[in-house]
Amino acid sequence: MNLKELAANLGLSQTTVSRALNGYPEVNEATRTRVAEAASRLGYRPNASARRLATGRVGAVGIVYSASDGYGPHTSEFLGGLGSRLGADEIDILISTVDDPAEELATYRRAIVSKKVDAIVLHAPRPDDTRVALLQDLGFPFVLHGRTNTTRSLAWLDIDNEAATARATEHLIQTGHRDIALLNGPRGLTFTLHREAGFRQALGKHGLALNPALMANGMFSDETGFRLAQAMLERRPRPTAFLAGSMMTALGVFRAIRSAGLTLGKDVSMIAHDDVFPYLNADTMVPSMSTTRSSIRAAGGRVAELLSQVLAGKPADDIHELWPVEMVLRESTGPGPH
Amino acid sequence: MNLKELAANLGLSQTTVSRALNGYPEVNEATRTRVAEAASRLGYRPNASARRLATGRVGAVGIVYSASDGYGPHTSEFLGGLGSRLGADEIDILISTVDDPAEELATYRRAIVSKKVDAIVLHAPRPDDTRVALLQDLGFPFVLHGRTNTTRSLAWLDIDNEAATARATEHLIQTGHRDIALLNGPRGLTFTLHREAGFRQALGKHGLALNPALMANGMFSDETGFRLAQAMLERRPRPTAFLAGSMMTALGVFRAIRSAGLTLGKDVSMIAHDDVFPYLNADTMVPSMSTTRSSIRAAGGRVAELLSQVLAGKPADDIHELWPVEMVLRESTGPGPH
DNA sequence: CGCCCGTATCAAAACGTTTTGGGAGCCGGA
DNA sequence: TCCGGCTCCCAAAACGTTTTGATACGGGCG
Repeated sequence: MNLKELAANLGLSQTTVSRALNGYPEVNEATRTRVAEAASRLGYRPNASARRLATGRVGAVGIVYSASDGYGPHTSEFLGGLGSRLGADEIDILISTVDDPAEELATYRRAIVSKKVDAIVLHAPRPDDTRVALLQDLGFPFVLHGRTNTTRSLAWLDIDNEAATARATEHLIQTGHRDIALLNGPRGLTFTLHREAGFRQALGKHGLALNPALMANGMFSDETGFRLAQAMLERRPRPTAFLAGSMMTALGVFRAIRSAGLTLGKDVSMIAHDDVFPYLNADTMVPSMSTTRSSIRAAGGRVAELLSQVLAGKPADDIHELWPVEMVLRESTGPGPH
Repeated sequence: MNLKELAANLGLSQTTVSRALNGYPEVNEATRTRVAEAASRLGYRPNASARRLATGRVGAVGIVYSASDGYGPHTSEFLGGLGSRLGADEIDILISTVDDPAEELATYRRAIVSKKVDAIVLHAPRPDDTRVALLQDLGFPFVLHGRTNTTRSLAWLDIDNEAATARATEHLIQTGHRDIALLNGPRGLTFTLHREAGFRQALGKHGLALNPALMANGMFSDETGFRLAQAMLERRPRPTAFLAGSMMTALGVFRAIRSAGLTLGKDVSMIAHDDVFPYLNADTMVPSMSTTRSSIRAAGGRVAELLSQVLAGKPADDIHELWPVEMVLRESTGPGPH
């Protein structure tokens, strides 16, 4: 059932039928209802490809993941927030997966120049991100989840990793901790650097030296958390507090603490960053976990709204959102030795 | 840069250029390389919408998630496997999110009749799934991840939940456990029923009665696992072994066991189902976790291949894959009291 | 009565591909 | 010489929309 058939069926022209369905004013209200009725009765739905070809708009946003390290537990949460918000406007998400990192830029370029999407969501940026540069060069609309170091105009949403980490670190210092370990994310990513900066800042503010042995990088998994924390706990003096980069990391750290015969919240404290996974609740853990918390699902939803703004022509310079991160103190943090 | 411009630039017709680029035989090899060179030099890429309109093929598969309960930790893993395999053939994944469950069928119908995708991936089915019925009625190609009770032909891939659960249960029985608890998935889903069937089967085989108080349903989260296990551990006689539906559930059960002053692997045993998350490793836990294991990422990859087969016209009746599930015994299982 | 204007409709162009149906030009065989 | 077949290329149709430019029809107004 296509437009021509539907029009013939109604004894109207394609033009009129198309306008009636798309809410143009210059069509008689009686005709409009008659068309609408026939369309739903005959199950007519415009062919998406034809409409896209004619309008130039696609009704989809793109997001690229790398097969190796792209997909994680936060992925589904972010997509859930993004998709839920976009779905309300009948906009789809187009996911491309790239195996070879060298193919990444080409994948973006392809999606753009073959007009598969109206806009792109960029994530996990580096300070000097080549993807950002590419999209800016092409003048293609996009929203960045995270930040770069660029001064050129771009739309972004990020959480304040630096302040969050600084605040958590400072809390630990103020409650008597001196040997604080930071289990950070993968090296080179902006948010990793921001967290390190916040860590340094808080230490510096209180005149504490940074111990490089107590700073480590890795992906956010329980195993990494376990391995890194275990190694650190074997050092003397051993760390009395951990900042865990994610809840997964925190699980591993917790295990390492127990394995060392120590008690979390008493011998050793921990503050973890919590992306608010529905299946892993910091509040109901035993002991309950102190966290810096920011819902990544909410971020996804908001990014969807920012995409709409970008597509509506709002200048990218006006679209900067830095979300504060709340700190929730629970049982995993206790006084330190000082 | 479109085809017409490119053709004009080369002094050739659109036909020839199109054929040259798409590898048709009736074009001179010299011409073909000349065209290819010009195309890449000028950065020509065919407009996806136009090509789709002309060919009727889209180059994308669809998958629908419900905003409320659709996205979980397994989602990203499955998408990773699916996308990685599809990406190799330059096929994209189109994700739609539906907020209102009543809108779900309409969303599928819309994606199909407006020709947004070539095929669909269906997941988390119920025995009598209305989505399956819809797709079969419409004659639309799809692959089901999971199973229904239907005898009509459809392509599916599933893991053998029944056998896996039966085997795990039986192992526990054989090692002296009698009061075994099953923490199952959400009520009504096929895999939940399969696991329950496997559980019943193993108990029956050994002449054990099923204790309804030791069977519970819920989503796979640590909190659910904790809550359910805690309640069960307060009963007398208390369960001496748990079958946890997922690694998240297992984390909660583990916590409940510790909270009750008991030791996992000694006082209480546990076998968890492991979807093989890269960020949560059963082998490196303390104690290491006995599991029934099946990579959901691998399943995603295989589903992609099955989609290709369906689209290539292979009869759905020939596309049934039931994956065996391996059981890996580790430290979380020990002898029971009998 | 003639003119203009708003309403409601239409035929045809445009979007950028692929595919259909030919059609030159050339070579070899009859 | 003629013809069939092969190689290489082309003009135009087709895909199903939206959008452009026009047009018929009344009615109000001078």
